[in-house]
Amino acid sequence: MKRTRPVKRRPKRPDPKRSEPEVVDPRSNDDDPVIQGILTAISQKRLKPGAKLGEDKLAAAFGTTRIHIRQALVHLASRKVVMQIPNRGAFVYRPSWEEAQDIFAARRLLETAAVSAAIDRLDKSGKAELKAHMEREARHDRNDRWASLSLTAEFHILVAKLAGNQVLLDMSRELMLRTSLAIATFEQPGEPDCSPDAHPDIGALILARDKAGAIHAMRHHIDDMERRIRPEEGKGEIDELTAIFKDIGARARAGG
Amino acid sequence: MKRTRPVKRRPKRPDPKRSEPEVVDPRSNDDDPVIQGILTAISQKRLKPGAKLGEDKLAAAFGTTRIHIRQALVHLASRKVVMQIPNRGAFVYRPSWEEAQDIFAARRLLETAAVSAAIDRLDKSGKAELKAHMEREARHDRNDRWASLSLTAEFHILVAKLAGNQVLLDMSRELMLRTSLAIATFEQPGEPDCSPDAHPDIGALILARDKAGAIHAMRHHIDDMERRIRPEEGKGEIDELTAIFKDIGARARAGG
DNA sequence: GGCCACAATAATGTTTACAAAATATGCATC
DNA sequence: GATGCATATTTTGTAAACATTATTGTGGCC
Repeated sequence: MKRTRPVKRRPKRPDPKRSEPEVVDPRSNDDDPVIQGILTAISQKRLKPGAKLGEDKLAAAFGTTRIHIRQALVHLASRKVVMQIPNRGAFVYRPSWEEAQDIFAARRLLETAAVSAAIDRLDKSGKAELKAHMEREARHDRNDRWASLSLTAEFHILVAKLAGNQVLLDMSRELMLRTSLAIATFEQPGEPDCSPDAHPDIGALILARDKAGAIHAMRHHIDDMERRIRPEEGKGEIDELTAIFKDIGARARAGG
Repeated sequence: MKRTRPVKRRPKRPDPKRSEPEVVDPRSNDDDPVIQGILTAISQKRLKPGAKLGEDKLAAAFGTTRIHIRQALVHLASRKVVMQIPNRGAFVYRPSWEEAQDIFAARRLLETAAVSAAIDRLDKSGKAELKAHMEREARHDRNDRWASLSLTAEFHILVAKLAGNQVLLDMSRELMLRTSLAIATFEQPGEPDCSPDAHPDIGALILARDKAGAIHAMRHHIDDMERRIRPEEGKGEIDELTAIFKDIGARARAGG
């Protein structure tokens, strides 16, 4: 009876059609704009490993509440994209050197298997998708670093998709994110992430159904990516706060 | 002079007693007893797919608050162990038939690779660990279903550990959990999960460094597991509540 | 007698406020 | 002038109250 004003608050999530019973996406949290935003920012290297992810800042940036942010951070932490330290907050995950190597090894395993399965399952629509992507990648502006990063990631995702295993696709996606973090942590300055000529070669070999060749090319491509990082003392081991402090200190010195 | 005393607040997380063998200690990096408890309950099949995970019930069961429970559920949902439906709550995840097949395919890939790597890296301590586990598995009480399930899962985890890749180990752990859910969803009544004789064979082949044989045996073992499940109309598709109701109804009829 | 609508209840989701911890800042002291 | 301690501020963590939604039970209507 104490019904206050029936003020309708704006819904946090777009209202899905409730008429269909099982329209719920299995990965219910992955359509969350906060999670997607952070993942995109990381994959595009706008968020660097060790960067602080303050709850209030994120809430203001995404126009939502702290509770929502906290849920998103828990989700991302469980996927090892974010590291949560009690009473200190959340930071972009910074893999250790050993973990970086393990990530590349895992990608070698999953993606060579994906190439093989993709060739086995390749049909007309798959060929069309692959060709379309190769077109886009060939014609894209290589000076646009963000578009470049997105496109190169999309190639690997497309191959994993063509393999036809949703579980392995999700795992590959996770590994690609973590690869971004590994590269961002240990990359040599000024080096590109992917050799730009590798993807057309791999794509052509897949289209030609040259399984051994495509697997070899993919493995070589990942080896190339791994070769671009170096352990460089103290890069993955230092405390996150130390890294942040170092960065802030460097900027302060440069500024004055 | 209001000196802030270093008063230690009562810890929200009761210390988990490790009396039982922790089959599922995924690096679900949280030593959170709620997460560990739910994971253990699922791997031991005390929690069935589709079971409702009410926040108040869980909070009471674990002696903690709803906030804590909600965090744990978000974590588990991101691992696809729990399914969260907006405004309706959390349920133990129920994979579809296609997803179940993908899970087994992923395990084939990861675990055959693990066998290969384990043989390559096998050293004295690894051999000792493997032998010790095979001893335990040989002498365990096969009537104790929970211990049985724990031990058989531990064998696969041990092999993945011996492969020496922490990232792939974590993924394998996750896949094993999801295998439990897949089997629980689609299993034929009264069938055991693992053929009890497969593990000694695989272990012996690893100890003998027979790589081709061990890989073949592992693949065959996983094939066997997969063959034990059947699509059975409407088992993975029916609503969770329907499944619960069916189970309760069956027990009520049996009881009187 | 079956079906639909409405109200009661329980559960989830969200807001608000507050407490605790960590970091930053300022002051006193050496 | 540098260092260490104390305070202030910011940030994270927690709790309780409240609103919303789904479920269930009841009653009226066809």
